[in-house]
Amino acid sequence: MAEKVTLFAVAERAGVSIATVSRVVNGLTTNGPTKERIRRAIDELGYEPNSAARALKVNASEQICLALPDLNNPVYQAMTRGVQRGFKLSKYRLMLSPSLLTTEEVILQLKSLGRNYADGVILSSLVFDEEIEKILSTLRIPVVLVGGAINRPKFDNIRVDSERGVGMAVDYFFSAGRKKILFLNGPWITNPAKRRKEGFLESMKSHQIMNPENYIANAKAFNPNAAEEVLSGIKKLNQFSAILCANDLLAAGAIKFLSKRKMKVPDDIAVIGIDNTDLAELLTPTLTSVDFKAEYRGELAAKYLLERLENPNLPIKKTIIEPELIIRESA
Amino acid sequence: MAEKVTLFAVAERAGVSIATVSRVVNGLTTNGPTKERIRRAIDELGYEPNSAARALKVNASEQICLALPDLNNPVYQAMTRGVQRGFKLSKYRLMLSPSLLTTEEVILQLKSLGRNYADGVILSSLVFDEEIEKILSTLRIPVVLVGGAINRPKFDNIRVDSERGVGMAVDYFFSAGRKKILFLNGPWITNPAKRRKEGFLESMKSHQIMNPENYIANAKAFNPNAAEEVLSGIKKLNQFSAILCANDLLAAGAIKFLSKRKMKVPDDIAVIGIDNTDLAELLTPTLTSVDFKAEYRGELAAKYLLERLENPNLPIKKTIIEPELIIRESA
DNA sequence: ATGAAAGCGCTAACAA
DNA sequence: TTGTTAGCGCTTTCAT
Repeated sequence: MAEKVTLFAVAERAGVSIATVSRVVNGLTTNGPTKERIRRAIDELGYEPNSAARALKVNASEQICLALPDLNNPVYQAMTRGVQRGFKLSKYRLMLSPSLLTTEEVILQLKSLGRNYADGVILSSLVFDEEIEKILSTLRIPVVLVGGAINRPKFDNIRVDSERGVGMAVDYFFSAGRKKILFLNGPWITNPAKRRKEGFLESMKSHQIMNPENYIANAKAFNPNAAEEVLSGIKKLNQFSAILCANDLLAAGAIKFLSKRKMKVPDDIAVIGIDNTDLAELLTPTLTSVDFKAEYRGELAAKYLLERLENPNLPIKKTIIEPELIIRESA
Repeated sequence: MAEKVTLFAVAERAGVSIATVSRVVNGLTTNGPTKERIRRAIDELGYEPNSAARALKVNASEQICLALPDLNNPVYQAMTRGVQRGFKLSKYRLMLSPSLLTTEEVILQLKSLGRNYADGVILSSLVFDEEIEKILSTLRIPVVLVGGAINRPKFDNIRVDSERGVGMAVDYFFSAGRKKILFLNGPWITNPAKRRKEGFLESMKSHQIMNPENYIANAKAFNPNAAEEVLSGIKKLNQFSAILCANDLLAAGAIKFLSKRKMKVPDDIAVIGIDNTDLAELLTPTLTSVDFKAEYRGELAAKYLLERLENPNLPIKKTIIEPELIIRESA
């Protein structure tokens, strides 16, 4: 292993003081010859500034924490890609939190941010409560919320019009004459599930459907197996002409289940997913899905965070992403 | 925003010196009453140690860098999950590199590690050359290679028996009487593509097939669209009874393409993928795929790195993952 | 068991 | 433009 090379080594080699080297490194000086000598010394020694020392001195880590529920769901993969892209040209490194599925995990993660290892955090959580909100407001770094449940957030945030997205899907089903719609929702404790349920109830009522709450099934998780499990527990599945799934993974499970039962999608029963992930194009039939633009949201979150880091006094930004129904074969 | 709370604040409140507080924080002292007082002060003030200061002092960041090609490929998502799990109970935080598709990107990333923001790195790269190898050996932190191309690596590494995996798929095709096999490979410059090509040629020859190199097509990328593009350029596709794809994404593209062409999988033409990603279960037909245990590799990489950080003098570990053919409907 | 103090590598204020 | 120096918050040696 090579010798550790610090500002001192470079300064010595170039015959200047460490301050001068520091200035060159940070682009604060314009002197020709000295600058050149220092540059050469840096190259020859392979000097790289010590992040920790800089972080300690300027109280900034040049790192961003991305806090997500889990990486199993392709929607968060897409979001992560967007975030990566958003920070690509910046000086910031990206930290990935562990899986944050429960309130406890979220809280633990947020508290750990007190260690100052990140200059900002992008939080997308399935769960939200007062305790999380309280911790968020004691954080000493900017937060960008992606899909938060907080009422009047004091943070930049990017939400999705869940109700509208669900409504679009329901409307589309109705426009195709499919009125017996099953809503295959995710775990009821999660925030997206609550929002999507609201959207479903509202939309069904607007179509004069009585007691739409009877047409909701909750999967235990946002994944294909959970979808299959729930569906297998529904006695009269063929009373339905359509299934709206709370995400693409559930939709994938639904399609698989229906195909096993020899029910044709979309002929016997139409299926719509939510999130429009990469998966949608690959399923058979290809999946009609409500696009909430996860990758774009990730990129936008990164942008908002960068802007706030640049200028902490900017007014709070709130963006609501308009959903788009991407029509493919399944409905 | 709350006041910044340092060791000093805690020490003052508890009426002790910062050294004592530091010892309590790091679990180095056993005194009853003092310890209690300090603990209370820490709780009351919500003290969290400053990562940068600690990192600077002990020359260790408690961070790990995960350097991957891209997050579009579900195999890296799985690997990332494994890595997350592997570090879950450790003190280390996880950093995610940006997309590292080209040699230049890999080199830039590795060089930046000179800034000491990570105590170790897990590198999975599609490309490898002498320059990368050289930089790796100048790094002052341990490296774990996942799927490296280096001949006699001086690093812990976890590889995959690509040749064997491809061979298993070819053997399986032959055992089902399918001898006209097309190998749909990825970009030829990438390391996995080279290895998989070798495996294909070797295996085909062992089955007395002449000039197997004529049955290889290279997609421009490891994704579904690239697969469709290549396949659409092949005139006499129906001379083949099987397609072996270099990964599941290519296989997904192939299945889609074949379905458009009204060729039945597996009746007209069988398809096998590689990586056995989450996708495999969701495609129609479900995809037979060679499992290289990406998630496990990620977890193992984390384990190796933790062990080496614990004890740098351990002998180098090299593991070759045995592939497993997961048979589903597509072949 | 506890405290005083040095110093990790860097930036920035001040002086020259 | 350049150098000197204090100090960011912490760990650890040495003394008590």
